[in-house]
Amino acid sequence: MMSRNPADTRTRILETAWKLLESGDKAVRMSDISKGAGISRQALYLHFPNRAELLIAVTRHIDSVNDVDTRLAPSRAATRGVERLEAFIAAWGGYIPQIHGISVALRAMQGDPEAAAAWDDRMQAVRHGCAAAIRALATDGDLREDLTEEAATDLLWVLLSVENWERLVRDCGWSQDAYLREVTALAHHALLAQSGT
Amino acid sequence: MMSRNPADTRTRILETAWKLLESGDKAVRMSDISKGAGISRQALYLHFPNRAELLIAVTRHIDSVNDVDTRLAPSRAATRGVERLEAFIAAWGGYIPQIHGISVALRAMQGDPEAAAAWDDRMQAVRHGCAAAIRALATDGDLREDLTEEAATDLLWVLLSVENWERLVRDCGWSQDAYLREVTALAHHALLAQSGT
DNA sequence: CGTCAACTTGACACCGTGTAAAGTTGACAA
DNA sequence: TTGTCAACTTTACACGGTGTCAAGTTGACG
Repeated sequence: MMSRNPADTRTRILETAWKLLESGDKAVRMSDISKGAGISRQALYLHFPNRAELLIAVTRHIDSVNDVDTRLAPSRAATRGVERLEAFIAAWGGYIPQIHGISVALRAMQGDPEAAAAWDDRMQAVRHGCAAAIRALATDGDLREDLTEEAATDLLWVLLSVENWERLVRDCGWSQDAYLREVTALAHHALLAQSGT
Repeated sequence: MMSRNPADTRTRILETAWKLLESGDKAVRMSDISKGAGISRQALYLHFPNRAELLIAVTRHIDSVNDVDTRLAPSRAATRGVERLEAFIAAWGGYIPQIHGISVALRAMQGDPEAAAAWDDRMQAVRHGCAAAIRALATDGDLREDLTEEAATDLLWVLLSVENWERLVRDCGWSQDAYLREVTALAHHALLAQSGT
């Protein structure tokens, strides 16, 4: 009745879905989202063809809200490789809490190839960030000699996975600060030729 | 007709379920397992109350087949902390491939509290192994000074997660050997006061 | 006034899990 | 030989969640 603007409704759906996913308590069915958005379940299908595409749209929406490029600017601007590494860890590690809910939901849909591909794309983007940081380290000569750039990229990528964040923050009870601190230190010790504090 | 022995059928179910899960291709429904075991879907429920308990029984079966205690003996026997760490990584890291299929299935059932608890128990057992290795390192004075035993245990535990193995071996295409080598090296650099080759 | 788009209600098909009930078959024992 | 019991079968169905279909309702705008 009030807001008959389709774009309005769409973003309302995305916001409520986001909120529900982030609250993380439960399974988040289509009916939960529709209820939260104040529309009928069927109306969801007027905006999104299926659950997978809705979830994917949520991730895109989250990205557009916390402008990702801005977050990554410090990393791209870094001159020394080590700075770049640290800035990248700070940027991505600080972004994880935002997308952790949707991450769980998307991974829980391994059944759906669309969802799998969407999440995969995302992770590949992170991998590119890792590769850039590692390459910067290597050109500075700061990369551990017994690591290929490829292997170092893989290790950093794995280290920075959402799953690891979940384990440390949720299961081990670490604060976000502790997570960033320790993961940065770990990356230093694991990847750099001689560690700096 | 042939084997009307209930214990027989039970292990046949567990073996086929294991095989199907390990082959990893698809979703592994109850009907898949029953088909594979050569019985009707309903007969499964004569042996296991539900899917969750069946999967849990599969993990127990896998454990009993590749005797876990034997695998861990070298770790427990180690005198120096570093040896213990390496032996533990080798033991658990070598065991992951066996349980990786069931791990995926069990984690995909976060809905079911039974399944969640079962997987959690398992992971806590691994954590205890990590804690023991870290404690041995600490008493040798080989643990990095800026790490509490708690934090070091958490880091090692996360490093050795099944998810990280999956990423490195499946997504990054590492061999099992490369995995063990690099993860061991990473643990050295990340946890030890001064790294040894 | 009429039309169009957003949305509603209600019904239904599909899938996978789990339950229920009645029938078959073979081993073993009195 | 007969009877019983346990393992297993077949058929059927309830439930929950997704997705589809069809027939309204309602409000904005020409």
